[in-house]
Amino acid sequence: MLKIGDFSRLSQVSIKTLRYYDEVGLLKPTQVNQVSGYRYYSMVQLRQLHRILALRNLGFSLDQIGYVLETDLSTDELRGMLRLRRAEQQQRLLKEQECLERVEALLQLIHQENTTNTDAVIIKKVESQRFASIRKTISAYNQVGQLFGALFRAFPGAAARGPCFAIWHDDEHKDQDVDAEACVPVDEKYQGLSTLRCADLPMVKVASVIHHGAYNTLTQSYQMVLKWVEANGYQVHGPIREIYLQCGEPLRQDDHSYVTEIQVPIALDRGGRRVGNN
Amino acid sequence: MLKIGDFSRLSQVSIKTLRYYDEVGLLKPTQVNQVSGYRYYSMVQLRQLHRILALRNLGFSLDQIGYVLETDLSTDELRGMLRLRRAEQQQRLLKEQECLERVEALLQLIHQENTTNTDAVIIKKVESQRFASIRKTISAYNQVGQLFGALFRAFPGAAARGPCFAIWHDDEHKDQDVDAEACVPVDEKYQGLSTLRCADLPMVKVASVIHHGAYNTLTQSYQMVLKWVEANGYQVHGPIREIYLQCGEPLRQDDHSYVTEIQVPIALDRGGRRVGNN
DNA sequence: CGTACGCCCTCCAGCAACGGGAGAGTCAAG
DNA sequence: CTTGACTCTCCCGTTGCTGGAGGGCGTACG
Repeated sequence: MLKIGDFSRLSQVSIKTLRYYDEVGLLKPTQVNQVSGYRYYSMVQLRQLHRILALRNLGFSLDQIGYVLETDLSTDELRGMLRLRRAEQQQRLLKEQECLERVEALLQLIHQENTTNTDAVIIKKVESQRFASIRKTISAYNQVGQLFGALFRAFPGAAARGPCFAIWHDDEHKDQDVDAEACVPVDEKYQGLSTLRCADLPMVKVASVIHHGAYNTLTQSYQMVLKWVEANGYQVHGPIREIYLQCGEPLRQDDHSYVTEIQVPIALDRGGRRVGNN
Repeated sequence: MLKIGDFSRLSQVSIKTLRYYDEVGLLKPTQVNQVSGYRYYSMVQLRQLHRILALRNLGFSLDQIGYVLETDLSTDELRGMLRLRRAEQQQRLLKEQECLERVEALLQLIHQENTTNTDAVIIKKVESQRFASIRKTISAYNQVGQLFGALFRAFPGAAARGPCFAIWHDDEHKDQDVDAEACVPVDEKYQGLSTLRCADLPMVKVASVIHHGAYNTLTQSYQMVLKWVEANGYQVHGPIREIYLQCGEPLRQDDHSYVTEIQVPIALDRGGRRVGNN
């Protein structure tokens, strides 16, 4: 019979952990002195503890280990649990890997650009959403205000379900003949008017960045998020959206209090990934 | 000004999380109604929240994020933190990867052997330890008892610092002319006698398994642990140790109450890894 | 004018797997 | 008998939240 300290040294498991395993019923000492409460372990328990440690090394939770130990399961059941465990572990591995890649991408970006403001880009899913819109080719990006004017004359702004936004349909940056769409989200039962387009935005994964400042500085945020997308191994995958979270009436190009979100739909780039050591 | 629910929908961050960030001081609402306690957020806070989420995606803890946000750090400092983060994340990735490999190795082992008892092997570090011993070539493994007889005649067993053990120096299994060493751990200040060898065990990483049962079934455990070592991509790296955690006097080959630990020193195999899908 | 409903609040408990420490009791040797 | 090493229980803390109880606030409806 071994006292807990000896058992701890022999198994290289801390006393705290042994007591915890006792408490949760994973490994009860063969003998407990009822007066003093002292725990006494036998050598046979060392083998049980070894099984516990082995299963822990495979990433099972203590609950699962308890189940495995008390249920004398067949080879097939064990195989099933292991397959499940493998799938789960593959998921976790993937997440950790993605996290590492994001860190490395940012390091490389800083290395290249020597800029600090690249850390506010996040990836998120945007739900599908019905919207009413007017689409037209305009002379420049900042002329989209007139499209919104037309939109709100046709559609009572009060019925909007959220902040209005623009969609840029061109694949590349253009200084003129911009294929623009001015949009306002509406109830999903709304069916549209003759003068208005009505459609559903598809659900997409986007890289999103919040621009706080005047519209005439928006290009900086655009460049930043596009570089981020590239550095993180994504490809632009659909028209970019520009959401006017906060703006004023009348619209001004140099109002510093405006808040705008840029959403760049993305998909994983199938090509090579980043290289380099920085 | 947005109520917490609106801010939550806009940012896709749960209300609970927003309140938590308020509590820990990461993101305080711009305005709080002192009477009702209602929190009111501005659009500008959406940008701050985005930064928080971006840093969280990089794997930083909320404490670290708080530090980054309130300390307006330079590009160099940021780069330093990111490098640190990268190193840490690489470590985590490695651990998850090893865990996955262990699971896959076990699956493959079960696939090949259709046996269930392969889950009690663990890897551990064994501390260096001074020991006294007698080394001799004997006719068979089970003759090591006579070596221990000689050892304890020369050395008072009471001074042992732990369970005695054997070292098998042969590289392969042998049915005769076994190069065996009977050992007993001693105090580290002990210097040895003329008839006894005295040396220090090196600190090594071992694959360890506890055998509970008679000595004449030990071979099964040996085969099991050796297969495990191979399946997990390790190589045997030094003489195998056999530790007699529980044995009796007189020694018997068929006593089922004996407990013995087998320790196989290992190193990573540089060659290819497992393949196959099971 | 009451009330029902949808928000919002604070406070507390819980997760997983222990680690740290207080305060008190136990064991074996000298 | 005393000393010192060992052990016990109990409680709190960790991380980043989630869930729920119990109650206040605001507005729309009958």
